[in-house]
Amino acid sequence: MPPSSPDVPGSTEASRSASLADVAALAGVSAGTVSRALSRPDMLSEATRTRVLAAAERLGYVANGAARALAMRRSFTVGAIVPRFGRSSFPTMVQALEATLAAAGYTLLLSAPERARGHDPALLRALLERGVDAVALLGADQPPAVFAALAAHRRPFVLLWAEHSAQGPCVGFDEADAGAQLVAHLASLGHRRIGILSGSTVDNERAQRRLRGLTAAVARHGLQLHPEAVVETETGFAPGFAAMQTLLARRTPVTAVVCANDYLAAGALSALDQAGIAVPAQMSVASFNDNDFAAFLHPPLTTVRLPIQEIGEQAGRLLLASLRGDAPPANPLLPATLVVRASTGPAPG
Amino acid sequence: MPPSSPDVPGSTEASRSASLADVAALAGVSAGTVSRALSRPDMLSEATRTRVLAAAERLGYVANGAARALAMRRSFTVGAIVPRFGRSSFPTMVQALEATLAAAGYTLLLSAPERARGHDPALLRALLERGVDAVALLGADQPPAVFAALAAHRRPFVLLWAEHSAQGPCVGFDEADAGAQLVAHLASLGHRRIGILSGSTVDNERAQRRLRGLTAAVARHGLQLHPEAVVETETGFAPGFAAMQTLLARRTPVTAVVCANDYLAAGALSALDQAGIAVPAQMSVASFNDNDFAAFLHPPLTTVRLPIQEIGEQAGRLLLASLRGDAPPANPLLPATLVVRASTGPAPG
DNA sequence: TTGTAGGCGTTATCAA
DNA sequence: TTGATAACGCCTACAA
Repeated sequence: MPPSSPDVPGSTEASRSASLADVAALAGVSAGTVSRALSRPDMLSEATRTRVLAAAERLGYVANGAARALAMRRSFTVGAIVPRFGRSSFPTMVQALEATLAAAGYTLLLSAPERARGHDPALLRALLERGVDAVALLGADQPPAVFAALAAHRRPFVLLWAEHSAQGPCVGFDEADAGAQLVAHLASLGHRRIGILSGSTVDNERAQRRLRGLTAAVARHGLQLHPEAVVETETGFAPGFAAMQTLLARRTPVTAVVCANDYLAAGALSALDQAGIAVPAQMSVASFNDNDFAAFLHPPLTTVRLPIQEIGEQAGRLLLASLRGDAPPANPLLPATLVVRASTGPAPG
Repeated sequence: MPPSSPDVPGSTEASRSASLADVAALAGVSAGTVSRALSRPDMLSEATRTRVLAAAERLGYVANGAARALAMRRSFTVGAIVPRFGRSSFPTMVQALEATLAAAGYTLLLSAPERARGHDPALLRALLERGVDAVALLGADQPPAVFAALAAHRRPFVLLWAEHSAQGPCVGFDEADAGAQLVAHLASLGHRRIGILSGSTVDNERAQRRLRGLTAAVARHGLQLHPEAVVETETGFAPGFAAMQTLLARRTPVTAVVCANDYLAAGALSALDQAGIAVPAQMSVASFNDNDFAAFLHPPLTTVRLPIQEIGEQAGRLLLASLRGDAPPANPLLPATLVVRASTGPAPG
């Protein structure tokens, strides 16, 4: 990519990088021809094509995307708004998204606001100003203004990790089914009294859905779910630790606990360990598995594994389809897989 | 941001989004004036300014970044090349970087190649074509072509998580000191025979540095480090698990193990647990702490905490300084903090 | 304080 | 197959 000799012999001034015109001059053709040589090589004669390409190579020519975007009215750039980046499974998703897009010549413009700025309309505006051709949004709980702006600017978009949305296409997990698998497993082992450690549902549509799916399954199986047995908390190890302590302190009798994600599970298991409660002998623990590290927590636990990467890939494909003008396919709903690592019924008594 | 009514009454055609000229027409001024109203409001009279701003608001005007970039020769965009995204502390760093840049009006263009594409020159080229004003590179082990291209295009850049580089400014941790703190701690407890679980050093300059710092400290303290007691492996829970099993299988006598990161530590602790080896009673474990979850692993372990976020922030500030034209400050070297959670000497015998 | 006009580097249309 | 030439939408002297 860099010219073998950064400066062209003859042009002493090492000023700005080479433009189409420079290449054209060196190759002895017009700028238009150079443009074609680069984008539609088959339109040129063999001779000129090689001559132009050589000149471009020699000058270390790199196209000016701004000029191209201005002329073509598209930037080959996709924006993504992804809150709560660190300490979550989002990065895995984003990498998959980026890889899928990159393979098609698109680059990702990332907006990774911390929680407070999560719904700031300025985020999307910044992306729009950069001329993104499409946008990936995490979660379905976006303010209406976002969709309005997207529509006003005719930008295709996709919601990641969202099951349904009246607003547009989305790709998500079948979380209700995932929760049902977890609960069914516990029920089959004979557990009747369940506890739940949920992620904070305020302003978090995914956590809400996860909790709803769980409670619905509990009801279907006729299990007991005491209101006191549901603890809602921030996601993280420490919060999970504290939440489990809270649950224990309430002394609500439960024989199994379902954690809404593996961060909470990790913390909860630590708390149980510290309290001297054996898992799964005295207490069963099951968990959603977003980050795939739950498998290595100390006591074996049962999880439903969500295919995080695939969300990113599917979202990428969907976006590319929209950009190509294809009709968007039906919203994919990715299945979760139950992984059983400990099978124990409730402790007697 | 979206216009209250997406379409302007009168202009039935809901074609492309509004341009400067459209706003100018609606406000009854020239395009130049609109441009000024948006970028240098203090140059206008109170009256026209409000009139123009109202018109812009009414049309839901969003600047065309491509045109702006073309005219200004800068895009207010920074590229980042960040390999191995998932399952690492990079996302935390990137979020901090993004936040710092966003506060100054810059947006991040992300390139998150999987390992194979990690050093593909096309990555940087794609960024350059998008017109990034500067570039953030993860790690110092970049191919020379990268620096050549950066220089040829006069793009400021910064190396993240790199201590020194002849190529340019970088911000990193004092890893040697971090390793020294760990080893000194173990030595002070009376450990003499140490084992090391290292991340793979092939093609990974950070892992290399970490291992070097460790072995140097071991030598300084006169401890024993049998070649067989150093196991090098991929980073991750499962690899850590396997690596510890390997170490145990070799039967090299060690009383303490240092893990090069907390993924490895987590896996190693699981392996020790499964092997029925008590930590720290029978075996002490110490670890670098990149991801801040080691604290919640089952047995308490001693760690050195590396300020990951700060790397991102510092890098952002450095980049902004370069973009401003300021002389870059000296390469910051962030200190690590020892966190002692278990203090036990070697098991007798 | 405001308008005018040239230029930024590509792409695309239309002739040649 | 190639060369002019006109957009693309914005910024910024320079002039008024």
